[in-house]
Amino acid sequence: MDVENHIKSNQTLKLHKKALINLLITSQYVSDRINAILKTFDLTTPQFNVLRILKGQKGRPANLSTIQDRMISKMSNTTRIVDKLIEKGLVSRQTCKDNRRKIEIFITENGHQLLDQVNPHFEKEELLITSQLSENELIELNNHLNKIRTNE
Amino acid sequence: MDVENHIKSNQTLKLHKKALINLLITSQYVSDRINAILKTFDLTTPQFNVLRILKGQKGRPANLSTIQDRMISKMSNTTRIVDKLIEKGLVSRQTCKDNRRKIEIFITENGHQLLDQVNPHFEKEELLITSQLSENELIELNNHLNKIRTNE
DNA sequence: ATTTTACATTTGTACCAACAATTATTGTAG
DNA sequence: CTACAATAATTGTTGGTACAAATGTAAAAT
Repeated sequence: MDVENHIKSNQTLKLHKKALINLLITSQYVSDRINAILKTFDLTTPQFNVLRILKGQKGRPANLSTIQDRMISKMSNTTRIVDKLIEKGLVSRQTCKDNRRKIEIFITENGHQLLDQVNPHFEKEELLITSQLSENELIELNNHLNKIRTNE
Repeated sequence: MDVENHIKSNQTLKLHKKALINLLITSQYVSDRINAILKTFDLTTPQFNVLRILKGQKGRPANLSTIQDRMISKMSNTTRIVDKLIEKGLVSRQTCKDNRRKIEIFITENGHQLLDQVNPHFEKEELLITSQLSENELIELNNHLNKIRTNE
């Protein structure tokens, strides 16, 4: 479906406007599909991302600023997302011994188990979403997106 | 800046994963820039979009479901966005005479004036954001994004 | 040693988004 | 005409986001 159709515009959009709207619509579409998968495991996208970051730490603890650095959308409030994960027993938190300003966050065994359950479904969905694009098209897409962000 | 760098991943991502993350990051980047412009006029993106849709009605009233149909990200709650715009005196609302289930929403003169102020800045920003892409690249980008969304 | 500055996180407030439930109105089948 | 379904909008609730202010700790400056 074309962009004009999607927002039911009756006028023809300029190419660069179409591309920008298309970017936002498609990103929303991808997010929705990912969210739908995660929702069946009672996880939100930020919660899932925090879990994956902690898993990537391979046992080493992470403090909040590390997590924030690695999040896709830099967010102002990681504390409350971690709070939610602690409520669910998926991560644990303790203050760092060396520097008591810092807190150390670990993924729990339950957290690992949940990730192991979610990941096959998640990866399958990623493959499905991109299945219409060839390798070359994926490279082009990456390049074009990079150009938008390198924009001084 | 490349995607791995952005999320500070130490492993190399598969191409299709990189493209998906890139899509989300870049969409966030574009949204942030647009929001920054609108914020100087005390508008959020959904509020701005509702105003533009009403302007596109050229005098005819719009009811809520019409607005929802034309929004970029289909959202569950247009009522409260319209409430905000009414508070600011940018739109007005009255129940439809023919069908009292429906409400009719109009843009006010103040709303028009605000849009006329915002639009030059908004369009300039759109051009800046896409300035690194050639016409051909914009076409490719549109095509690739369309392929992601046509995915059955 | 004390004051100041910077750092890491938390909390408060206000707003937006997603989803379900509710209200009010209209259309329709018996 | 009444009961029931369908439509249109609103409200309630919960989770997330943005921004500012506050807290507690560590490091630097005097």
